[in-house]
Amino acid sequence: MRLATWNVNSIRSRADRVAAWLQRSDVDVVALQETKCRDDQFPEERFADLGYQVAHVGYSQWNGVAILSRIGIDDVEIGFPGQPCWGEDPSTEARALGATCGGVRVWSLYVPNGRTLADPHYQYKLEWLAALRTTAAGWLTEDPTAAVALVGDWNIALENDDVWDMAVFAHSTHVSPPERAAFRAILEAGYADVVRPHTPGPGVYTYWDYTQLRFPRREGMRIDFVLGSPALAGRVTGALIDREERKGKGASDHAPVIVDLAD
DNA sequence: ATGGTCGAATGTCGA
Repeated sequence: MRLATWNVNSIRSRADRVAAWLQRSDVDVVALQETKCRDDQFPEERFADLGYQVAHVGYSQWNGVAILSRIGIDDVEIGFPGQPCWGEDPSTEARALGATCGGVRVWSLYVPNGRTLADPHYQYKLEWLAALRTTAAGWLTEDPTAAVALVGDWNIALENDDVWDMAVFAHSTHVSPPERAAFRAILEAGYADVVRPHTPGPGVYTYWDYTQLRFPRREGMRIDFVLGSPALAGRVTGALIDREERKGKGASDHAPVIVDLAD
């Protein structure tokens, strides 16, 4: 089974590119983030034509997460239990979608950005990660043998090697100790970064800002992760970051991250 | 060569 995650930065503007990528990548399941559309706007047929079933949640032009699968898509769940919302209305932000595909419980996650260290969105981000940790730890308590994949745009660079220049991020989100601690708490709950062993750094990233020639200058961040439960991590035979997909006109600012699992 | 932001919805904001 080949599983991937990709922040596509608008599925409507990227549908052709995603479809072409699916056709040449031999991916069974892909989790998408930042689809930037409502459910009724999602170009589902484009992917159905290629044999993929689609689950999506999007409430507005912001956020939006999806899972595309050609090996079945069951028990679709919008949001994880205990997921904090921004404001009072839970349907303001679409940031988490779960589905079982080929026996793997896949969660497509778009962790809040945080904006700045002083912004209320930063506290929201930390609360969101803490809630995810509690819930995801519970899944493993219930069933230590569960194959769970927590994948997506985490908006955190865990190690200093995960950004091209730490000095640039001295007072920024994504690298602050509380964010990194919140991420590590999820690792400590039993979920492992299954990609890093196959894509060692330094200089290996998943995201490059559109501005300031960041991509050709190789100035990026590794903020998209596939975390696997013990049962899932034990099945990983390889992983890659598809840097080619960041090239050219019409690319997302994130590259797809792909993991191969033994049956 | 990968290349001086991009996308969705406006009249700007979020990333």
